[in-house]
Amino acid sequence: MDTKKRILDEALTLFSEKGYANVFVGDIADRVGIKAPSLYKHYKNKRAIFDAIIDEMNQRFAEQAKSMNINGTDAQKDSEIYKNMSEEKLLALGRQFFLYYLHDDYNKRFRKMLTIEQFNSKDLADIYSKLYVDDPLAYQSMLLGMVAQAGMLHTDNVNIMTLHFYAPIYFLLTMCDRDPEREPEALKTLDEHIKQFNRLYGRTK
Amino acid sequence: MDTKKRILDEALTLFSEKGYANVFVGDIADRVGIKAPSLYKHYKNKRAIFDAIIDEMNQRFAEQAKSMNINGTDAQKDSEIYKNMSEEKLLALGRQFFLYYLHDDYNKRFRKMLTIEQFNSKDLADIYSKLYVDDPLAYQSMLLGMVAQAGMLHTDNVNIMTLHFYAPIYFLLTMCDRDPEREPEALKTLDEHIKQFNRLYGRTK
DNA sequence: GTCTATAAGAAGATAGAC
DNA sequence: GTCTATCTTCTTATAGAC
Repeated sequence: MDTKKRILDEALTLFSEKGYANVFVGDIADRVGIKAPSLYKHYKNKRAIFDAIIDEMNQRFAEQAKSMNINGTDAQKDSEIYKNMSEEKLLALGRQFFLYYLHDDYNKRFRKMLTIEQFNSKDLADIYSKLYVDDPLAYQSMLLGMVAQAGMLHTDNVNIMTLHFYAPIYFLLTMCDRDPEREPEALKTLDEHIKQFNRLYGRTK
Repeated sequence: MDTKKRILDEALTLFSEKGYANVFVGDIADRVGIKAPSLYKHYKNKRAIFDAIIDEMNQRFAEQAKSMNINGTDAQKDSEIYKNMSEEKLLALGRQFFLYYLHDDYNKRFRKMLTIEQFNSKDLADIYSKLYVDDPLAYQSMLLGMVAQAGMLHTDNVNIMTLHFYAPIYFLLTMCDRDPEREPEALKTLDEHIKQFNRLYGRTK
């Protein structure tokens, strides 16, 4: 990886552990294996590093949204996938979603950084809300809505049903970010949550 | 209020908005209406101010836990209170809990400060988990458990039922901390959540 | 692009008068 | 207890050689 990229990578690691203000340019340089002044050949100043991390995330996200093309145009076809989704599949979906977001190094670090910085500007608050509130709810709402349309889940309020699915996952995710030792407990709770969710919304009928 | 207390109050406000590292001793002094050096007559250094805030919270919490004496000793008697709890009462309970934690000035500031600082030390992570994960779950589990024992809610897993009650509330709370403009939306969602919770766990049976 | 040397300024904290 | 003046240290950032 070239130096310019490595700077972003090491900066993200440090920002996610200590927060922007507690990380010094020299700390980042140390981890990259250069001296602080050299870093200024790659980025104008410290803030530019932070901004570049945010920009990179926006790019990654745009690409991901592109590839994740279960987007309504062929909802009819996609619904077939979820029509006969077993409880096992729903469990796997939840666990997969949870473990991916929890362990994926980039996601984890970015989420922790945003958690620390979310109150510093409206822009950062908006990014947090988009990534961890509105987008997951919209995406899962679409999926669960299709399952409901296929008659495998029963509700007159898909959005609340989705909240009931996602909020516990979010809750356990933030708990593990704070205290990784509680992951086994979280995984157990996650399984019980999804099974209970399944029963409550009447998949077996 | 005396100066020593006012310092803690203004410091908490600033820490909750910007985080510890972004607040300067001079900022705190400004808000108190003194000069920075005067502040050192009251506290040894900046960190001592932060520690005093944490200590004060621990005291407040100990008192609250004392007064909140629905603690199992007379659970039999307490269960009477919840035995005939109407949907209206459950709605009110959730809304009251939500609005108190959301708007109470001390709670709000302390929660936001901990949100920012939670990754800086195990101690702070533990306090966060206690205050916003384990204690609410334990308390609400006891309450909902009593309602269930009275036959007003039906489940074979009180802890997951409690998670289903609390996680959406936590989710909406952190959303409003980040973006207060979404409070009306959150309150609407909260009501729908509790009504749906009520239906799912079969209160009308 | 990386280095050493260094400037410039910020922020925490102390000294000592009142 | 509060102030002004000041010290010290830390941190960002620049200058200029290689």
